[in-house]
Amino acid sequence: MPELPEVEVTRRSFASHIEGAVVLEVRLGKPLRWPLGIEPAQLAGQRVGAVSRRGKYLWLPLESAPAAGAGPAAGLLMHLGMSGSLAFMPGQGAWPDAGTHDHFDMHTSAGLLRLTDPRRFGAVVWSSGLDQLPAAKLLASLGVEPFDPRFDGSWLHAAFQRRRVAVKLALLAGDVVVGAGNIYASEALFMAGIDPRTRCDRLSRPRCERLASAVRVVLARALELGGSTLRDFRDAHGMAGAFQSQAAVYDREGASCQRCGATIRRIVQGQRSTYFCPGCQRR
DNA sequence: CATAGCTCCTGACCGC
DNA sequence: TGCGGTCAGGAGCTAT
Repeated sequence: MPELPEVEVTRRSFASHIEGAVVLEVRLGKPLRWPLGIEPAQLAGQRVGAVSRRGKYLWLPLESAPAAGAGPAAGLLMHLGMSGSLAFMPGQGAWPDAGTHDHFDMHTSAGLLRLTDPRRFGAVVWSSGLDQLPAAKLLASLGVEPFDPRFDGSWLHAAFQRRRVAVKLALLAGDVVVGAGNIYASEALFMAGIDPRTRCDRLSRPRCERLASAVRVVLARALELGGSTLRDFRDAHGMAGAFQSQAAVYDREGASCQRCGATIRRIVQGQRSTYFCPGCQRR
């Protein structure tokens, strides 16, 4: 489900509500992708810091000493996988019992943070710091953030010199630039006029400029629209996103391109669907 | 090192 | 209504 816009929309929807809250109790459901790595009872009493995002990961700092402040904060690294979503229910109350797909409940003095994830590809992992294991290892191979000023056409062009894979797969891999998943990779390539099968090392500098710009524009627009709700994406307050209705190619196989009228195609790359317009996008 | 393929898991949908 | 096959927003791991 969640690509960078959905993760960031989620973060913004609950970060300010939970910051400063004290953890009361953590309850686990079925196992997620990896074990939590700490006894849930040990999290009680810790204070939640400022929630941040790196790629599609969220980081919830937890501070044990109320006024310590020294040293790198430990915390929870969370990932929503394919089907995960976070809900935040403010206040204290009798929350609905955890359902079959609710696998992580963190009760705090500000409310309940709940991870729902039917497919359980998501994860919540305790780490003694963002730069400590296991968080450091999980984040190690991530590319640059798309809104980082360092990310531009020359960055992309340089990184693509050594790659022969199709550009769509390189965007998905997230080790050059993070954030574009299956929807936004197709959308960005459409916007840039680039055939998704084009080898990275065949992309000219100007085309890399167009692509870098398209990645930023597509992700920014999705962010403004609250993400994409294909089936069930919701932010932490249950709000759906609206980007999906703006998709130019994603999930539009057989429809006509709104720009040139050609028929949108669907192909499979790396066992994932790619959508593109054969009229607008060139090798 | 770069790349290709497999894998985790459940639910929705489609054709018969 | 049931059954089997296919597909789904991610990405780490392993083998080559």
